[in-house]
Amino acid sequence: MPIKADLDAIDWKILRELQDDGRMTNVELSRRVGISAPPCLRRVKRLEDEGIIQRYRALLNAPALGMDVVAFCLVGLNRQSEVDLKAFADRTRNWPIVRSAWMVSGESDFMLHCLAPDLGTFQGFVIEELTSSPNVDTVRTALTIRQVKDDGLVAI
Amino acid sequence: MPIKADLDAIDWKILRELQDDGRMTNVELSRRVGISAPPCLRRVKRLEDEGIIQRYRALLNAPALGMDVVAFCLVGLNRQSEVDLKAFADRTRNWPIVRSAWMVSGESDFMLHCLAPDLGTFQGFVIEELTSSPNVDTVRTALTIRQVKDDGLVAI
DNA sequence: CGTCATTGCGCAAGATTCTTGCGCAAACGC
DNA sequence: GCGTTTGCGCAAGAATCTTGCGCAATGACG
Repeated sequence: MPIKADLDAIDWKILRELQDDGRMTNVELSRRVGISAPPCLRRVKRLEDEGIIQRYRALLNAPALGMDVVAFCLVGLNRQSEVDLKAFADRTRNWPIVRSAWMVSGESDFMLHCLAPDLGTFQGFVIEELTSSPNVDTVRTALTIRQVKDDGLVAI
Repeated sequence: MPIKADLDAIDWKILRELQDDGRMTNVELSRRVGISAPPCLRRVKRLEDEGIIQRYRALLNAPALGMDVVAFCLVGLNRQSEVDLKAFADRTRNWPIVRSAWMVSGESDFMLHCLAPDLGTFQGFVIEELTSSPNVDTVRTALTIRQVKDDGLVAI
């Protein structure tokens, strides 16, 4: 996994293009990166096989689907033993409102990216699920007003 | 944009599948959702045209590409007028280390999702760029240890 | 209850794309 | 200088995409 891949300029172009449009046909991709289709497809497959490209995902319009509240929760635990951390990490996976979660170091122990249909649902989640969860000490929330930047993960 | 779409069960299946694998062929998708390929493709195009599906993106393995530091920054400003907020939002777009950013309400004004090759680069960014940026009051950072959940945006 | 418009499916066929094997040229090591 | 390796492009068969069309189910309306 932590194999620092050696990629040439064409590989980077491919990664850039597929971050911008992951459903582009291989023919179009090959045109954009300046090689013919077969070697382009082989490069993409290599990038997938080596785990450089982890997956492809459709990004949805949450408000149009009735999800109006995007928020972040910073959660601090009372105890941070490996068992405690793992227990909370497992719990996040069973909360559908939590869409992504990271274990972090700093003032808090976990960062949760949350999505809820409305404010009441989100507040209910924070109060009845999150705050009242065992070993949870502090919960700080930040409701998003709007997203101001959304680039792919990796640039260059 | 805020048109609450009316989607049937097949549409939701399509959205689930394309969040899980955005590069799936239409034939495979149609098999999974239980209809033939042409109406399936028409549904996908409709979802794209209506903006329900915003885009497709390849998700990359950041560590394998030499990006070992993922962090969040909570930024508080001194003044929060619309002009000030917009000025900072514009600035985030010119920082390659900042991959995503949200304007938030709560104790801070912006949440930044950051990616850097190493800790030194990230610290340099925080000290020399972020903290020393005009109108920036407070910066709290949370270095991620590992991601413990990563689902698509919308469930159901 | 009958009729008509609407909606959305599946079939079919041509266009496009995918996928594989193969030959060839450039780069490299010995 | 020679052999190996690497990676490109060509070509052809397989798979997929894309479009038009016919048909059945649904619902509105007289």
